[in-house]
Amino acid sequence: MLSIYQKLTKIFENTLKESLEINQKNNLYNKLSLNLITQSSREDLGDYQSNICMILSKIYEKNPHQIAEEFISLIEKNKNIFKICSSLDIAGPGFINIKLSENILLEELIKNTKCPRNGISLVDKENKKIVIDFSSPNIAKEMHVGHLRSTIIGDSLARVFEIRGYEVIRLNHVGDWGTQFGMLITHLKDVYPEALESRANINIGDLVEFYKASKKRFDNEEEFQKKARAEVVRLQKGDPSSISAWRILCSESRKEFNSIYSTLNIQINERGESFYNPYLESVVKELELKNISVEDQGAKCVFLDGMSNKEGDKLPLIIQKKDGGFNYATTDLAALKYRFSEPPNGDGAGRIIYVTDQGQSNHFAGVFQVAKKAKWIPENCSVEHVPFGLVQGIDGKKLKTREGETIKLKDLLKESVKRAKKDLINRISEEQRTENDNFIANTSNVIGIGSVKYADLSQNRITNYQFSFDKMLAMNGNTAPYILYSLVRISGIKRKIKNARKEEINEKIYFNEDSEWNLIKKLLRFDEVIMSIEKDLMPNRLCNYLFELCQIFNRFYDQLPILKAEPKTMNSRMVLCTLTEKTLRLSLYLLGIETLERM
RNA sequence: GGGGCUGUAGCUCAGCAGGAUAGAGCAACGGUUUCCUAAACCGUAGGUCGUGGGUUCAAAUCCCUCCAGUCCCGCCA
Repeated sequence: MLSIYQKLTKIFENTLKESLEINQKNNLYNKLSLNLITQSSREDLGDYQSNICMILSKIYEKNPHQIAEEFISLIEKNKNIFKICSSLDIAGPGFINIKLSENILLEELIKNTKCPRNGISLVDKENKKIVIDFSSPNIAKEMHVGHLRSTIIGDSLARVFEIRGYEVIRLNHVGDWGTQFGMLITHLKDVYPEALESRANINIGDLVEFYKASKKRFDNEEEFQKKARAEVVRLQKGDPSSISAWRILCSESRKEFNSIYSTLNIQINERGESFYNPYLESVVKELELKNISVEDQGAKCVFLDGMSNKEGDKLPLIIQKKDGGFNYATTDLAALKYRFSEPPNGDGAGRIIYVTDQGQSNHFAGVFQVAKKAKWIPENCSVEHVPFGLVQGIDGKKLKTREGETIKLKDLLKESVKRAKKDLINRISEEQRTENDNFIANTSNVIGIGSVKYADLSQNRITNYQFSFDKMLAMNGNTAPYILYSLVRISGIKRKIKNARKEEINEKIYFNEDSEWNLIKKLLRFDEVIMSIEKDLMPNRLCNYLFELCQIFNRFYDQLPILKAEPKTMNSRMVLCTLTEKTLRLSLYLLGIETLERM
């Protein structure tokens, strides 16, 4: 419905211009023309509204109600308005309530049923490349709920951009480089010396245990620590045996990650920190040459504006440690520069998005500030940090197992599917249905995984959120099962209609009932929601929309017969079912959630 | 000490490019099934939007004060 909104806005803009001219206040146009029309806050009164007359009241020194009357008569000089609106009413102190005409709503409805993107317009920009940096687990460490949030939010944002026609580069900025590899490689060489020569596919088992073991040695054995430090240097110099050990560790981890990505149905390209290694030195050099960095206590730092430490001194961003090593700030700067640079030595991105937890806000603010100083962010390009809050247990504390250990993502997903399966089996026996194993496995998998994703995405990402299987798997409320169930209801109707009368679904549709019109209007809001996500990067708005759409659909379903309605009415209602189905499917696709025919 | 984020119904949260009566879900209470999956729908009850100020015709929303919680602040990421 954005196209209608734009037409409407145009008409109001012209009218405003005219009104300002009459009152000799032309100079205020730019300021006043922002947000001329908004969604109605009272849907019973109109579809859109304009509050401009209350603002003009002060300027014209006139009663807003009177201004509204004059404003409307100016609008009505443009006969196009009658094609769009059925009424323009003045209410309250001076609101203009805009009701759209049924014809234009029906036109839009038919347009959307034919549009594969459901009315979402394609982006019209020169640089369509967007880098999304998300997921980013660490080698030899287990993925946990923190990675889950990044992975799910990043994937959903990527899907939204893709459907808009952007070229999305999904980057997995894996922690595959750095000091921790010293101890890991040293430990590997000690425990599995044969791995390096035979190149046999060594199974080093639980990588987390492996990590813990090497960390323990690093903390306790002096000799080991020395060897580990030397190993880091060897690795960074490209020593073949170190590199080969490093490759083994990475590929073991990769197996783990990929199995989770496959469970979650996530597409992502691995481009770890190591990728930027060749660029680190030049980044540091350039910052030195541009006099942006200085040496302090042996380390090369950039002192940041607007941030200070406990002593009140400016906070540094360290780009080279006193031992000559580089750290994550250096890597992030190199990555940022590379991503904005033109190919072949860069991605040529127009927008870079980092999906990481809120704890890194300061770090990114620092990195962005330095990049700006170094002029690495080209004109008309933008870089954003998309932070998210912690995942907490029901007790409000960081999610942990009973033993106080971090919960493995793998286990968490398994648990969700297991619970979904238990619920399903209960229901099947209660309803005295018979279903085969295949159905049970697939259904519980879609519900289990979908519920975890939906619970996460439906939350405003900024806030911490309480992880609860009971809530996310509930049939009621803003949950995946509720949404999936609405879709199942439509599938049920479609199955029945095949067996029932075969009516032509033509375009001669008509609607008389409120619950039909409410559904139509909600359906047509879809593109507005998508555009708002593109701008503000808040996938929870799509969930919110989905939930409201399902509520409105379920009311419609409850109140009006479809299959038992007379043929013409049935056809019209089926059009609504079909578009609802399409909207639900597309929305769930954009959230990365699979759908079901029955459940 | 500096900075980020959060504080809305008993609980979990929406709403925060200012707008008309602050919304859901859960929990509580009451109702609806000859009908397309009742995993639904309808209704009742529940709120000085942390505090105090300011801007405005209009503030949960913007600005400032304070209070509470949480995260980050030199060579980990």
